[in-house]
Amino acid sequence: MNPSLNLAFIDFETTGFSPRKGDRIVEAAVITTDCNGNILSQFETLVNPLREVTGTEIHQLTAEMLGQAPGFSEIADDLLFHLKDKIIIGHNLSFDLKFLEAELERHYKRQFLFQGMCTLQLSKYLFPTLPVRRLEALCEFLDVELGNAHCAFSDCQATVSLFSRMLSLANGQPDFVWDRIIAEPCSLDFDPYPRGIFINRNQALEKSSFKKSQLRDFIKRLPSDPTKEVSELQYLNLLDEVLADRLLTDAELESLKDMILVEGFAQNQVKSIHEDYLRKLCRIYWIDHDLSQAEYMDLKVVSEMLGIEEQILDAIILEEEIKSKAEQLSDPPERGFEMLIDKTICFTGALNATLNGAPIDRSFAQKIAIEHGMVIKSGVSKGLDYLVTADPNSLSGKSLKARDYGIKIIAEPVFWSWVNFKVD
DNA sequence: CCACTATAAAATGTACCTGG
DNA sequence: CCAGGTACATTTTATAGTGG
Repeated sequence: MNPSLNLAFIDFETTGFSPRKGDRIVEAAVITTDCNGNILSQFETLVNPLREVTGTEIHQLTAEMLGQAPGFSEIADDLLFHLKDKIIIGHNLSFDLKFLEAELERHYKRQFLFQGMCTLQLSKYLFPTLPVRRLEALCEFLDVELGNAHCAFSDCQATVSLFSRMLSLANGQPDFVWDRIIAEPCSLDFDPYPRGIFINRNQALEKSSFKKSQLRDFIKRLPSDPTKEVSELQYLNLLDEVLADRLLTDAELESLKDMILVEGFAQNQVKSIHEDYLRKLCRIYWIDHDLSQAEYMDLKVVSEMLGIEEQILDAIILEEEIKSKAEQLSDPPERGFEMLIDKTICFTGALNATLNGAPIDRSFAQKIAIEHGMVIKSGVSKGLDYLVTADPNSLSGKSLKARDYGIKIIAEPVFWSWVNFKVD
C-alpha cells in the first residue's frame, strides 16, 4: 500500500436498513489513522434522525437521547472533513456508504459516490472458510477487543484493530492480490467546514438526567417556612395539563416555577401538592383493586418528573392499595367521559400497551375512542384536539407537527385512564 | 423489515447409449 | 427413428449471512 495514504474508518448506527425507505443515521463515528495505524483523529456523535426512532433494540438509542442531538445537516461538514483524501474503511462498507451518500445527497442536494475498503470483504479473501464473519465474530476470531457492540465508536475502534491485524496477515501472504480490495481515497471538490457540534451517548444521558432533576433542585431551594395558606387547586390543574404528555419541556418547567413563586409556596407545600397529585393518580389506578404493570410504570414516570423519591412512591402505592381494598364492597365510582365526546383524536407510533399479554394494535385503541364518542383523525391538522403518543419523546412527523401547532399531546397511559380501560 | 453476495439445491438442457 | 435411461453441464431458484 502507498505509505503516504491515510485511512478513515467509519461506522453508523441507523433506524433501519433502507435509506430509500426513509431510514436515517442516528449515530456516527469516524477514526482516522496514518498507514501505520497511528490515530490522527476521532469523531463521534449522536444524530437526530428527525423521524420516529426504530432499531432501539439494536443500538439502544431512544428518542429522548436523540432529540437533543444535532441533525445530520449540522454534522455533515465535520464528517466530510475527516473523510477527505482518506481511504474509507468499514465493515460491510456498502451499508454505511449507502447511508452516507443518501444523507449527504439530502443535505447538499447533489450526488455523492464513494468507494472504500470493506473489512468483511477482506476477511473473505484471508479466511475463505470462516463460516461467520460479522464484526463480533471476526473480533473474537482475531482476538480483537470489542467494547460495546452496536455503539458506533466501539464498532469503529474494533474495525481499526481488525484491519491492522488483517493487513499484517495479508502482507505475510506473498500471493495476496491487493488489486481486489484497494480503493481510491475520498476526493471532494470543496473544503468542508467543521462546526464541532457533537453529543455522545453519555452526554445525552447526563443531559436527560439533569433535566429530570431540575424541578427537584428548584424545590430544594424554596424557603422552608410557609408564608401563607395556599390554594392548591390552580396548581394541580396546571400539573395535570403540563404532565398529560408525560414530558416536561423547559417552557412547562418555567410555568410551574412561575406559579410556585407567584403563589409563594414553601418547600414542603410544593412537595405535598406533588405527592397529592401522585396519590390521586394512584387512587384512580387502584379503583379496580389492581395495579397493572403499565399503570405502575406510569406512576414511576410521573413521580420521577415531579422529583418524588422512590420510597415515597412505594409508600403512596401501598397506602392507596390498602384504601382500595377497604372499599371493596362499594362499587368503583363511575368516571364520566362527557368531556371526550366529539373531540378529535389521532394516534402516532406503535402502542406499548398489551392486553392479556398480546400487544394492542392501533385500530383497537381507535375503536375504544369511538365508543367514548371521540372522532378519529388519521393525520395531524390544525383543528385536532388530542394526539396520543406511545413515546412522549417521539420524533415522528405527527408529533413534530402537533408540537408546532400547539396541539395537546397525551401520553398513552393517560389515554387509557381517560377511557377507563385496563391494560396489562 | 432492504440490497447484495455466496453457496446450495432444484430444475432444465444436452449428449450419448440401448434394443428393436 | 424412437422411448427411456444415464451422466454431466447449465440455468434458475432458494437459502443464509452481512450491515441498523
